[in-house]
Amino acid sequence: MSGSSTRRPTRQQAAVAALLERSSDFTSAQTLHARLRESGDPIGLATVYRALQSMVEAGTVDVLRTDDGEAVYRACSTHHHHHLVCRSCGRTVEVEGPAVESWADRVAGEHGFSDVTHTLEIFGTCAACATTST
Amino acid sequence: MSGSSTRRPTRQQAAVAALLERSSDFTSAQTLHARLRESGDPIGLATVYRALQSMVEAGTVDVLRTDDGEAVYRACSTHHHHHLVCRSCGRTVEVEGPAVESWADRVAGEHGFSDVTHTLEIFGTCAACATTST
DNA sequence: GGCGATTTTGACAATCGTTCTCACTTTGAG
DNA sequence: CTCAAAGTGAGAACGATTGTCAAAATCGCC
Repeated sequence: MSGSSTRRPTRQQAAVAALLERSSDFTSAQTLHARLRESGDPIGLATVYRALQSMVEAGTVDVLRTDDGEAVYRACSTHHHHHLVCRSCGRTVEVEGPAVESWADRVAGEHGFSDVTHTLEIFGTCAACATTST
Repeated sequence: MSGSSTRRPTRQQAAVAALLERSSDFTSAQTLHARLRESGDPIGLATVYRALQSMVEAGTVDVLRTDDGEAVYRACSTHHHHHLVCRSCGRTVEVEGPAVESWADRVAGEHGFSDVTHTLEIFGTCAACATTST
């Protein structure tokens, strides 16, 4: 029953997946929905949410919450990694840190925790935005 | 300099702060509000939110988002640190990782990012819960 | 201690993202 | 092609959070 996340392939789901592939940064469901409509691709908001949910469950899409609680999505390679996000323009860079992984596991282990996972996001102002502002 | 967030000390704000001090785990605004009322401490929900906001700005309280987008708060020491949270019982341990801090700064710098901050939460099952289950 | 100006509070409405409902459409198998 | 199951879409429902505005509390000052 666990593999029940298999959904019937449909045009709408493909559209969401495709747009997500093309988007380089984390994007909200609302924004994705708006863009799809602009592209002349009729689709319901609820469907966008459903498609995103199943993709997240399937592990093909990453989701994280902005500071104001909005969920943002991004197509990601399936291997474990983290994100470096520009808080001004939203540009995202995938980064890896083996040292961090092992550190987290070790610290958790020292406190008797098992089945350890972690979330790590780095925020900053990218070079372009730093130059622009003032 | 950043003293602009100075609010007039009131009984309500003190109550929120005190309850937060006594709470060992991350707690939602709604829960805090309910507990305060149970304690016979009349207070409005909006006031709880406002008190939490100013405490977060003042840096005396940490806030993070649960997976379903709800904001949860916890009184914390003001120095930078991270959390190790049991996904079963919610027990929280504060941890520090100087190596992670510098790693994050370095990686961000390499990509041209400035004014860097980061969030890191570690989740796992604590020893007590691991024993209990199964 | 009392006064006035200013801030905070509190009840409720408004907002916003997300989920639910349910009738209609599409898909996939035979 | 035909049927049953699953997906879709419009809008209602929901829950957390924020805004509004009159009433109440606080601070500085006399």
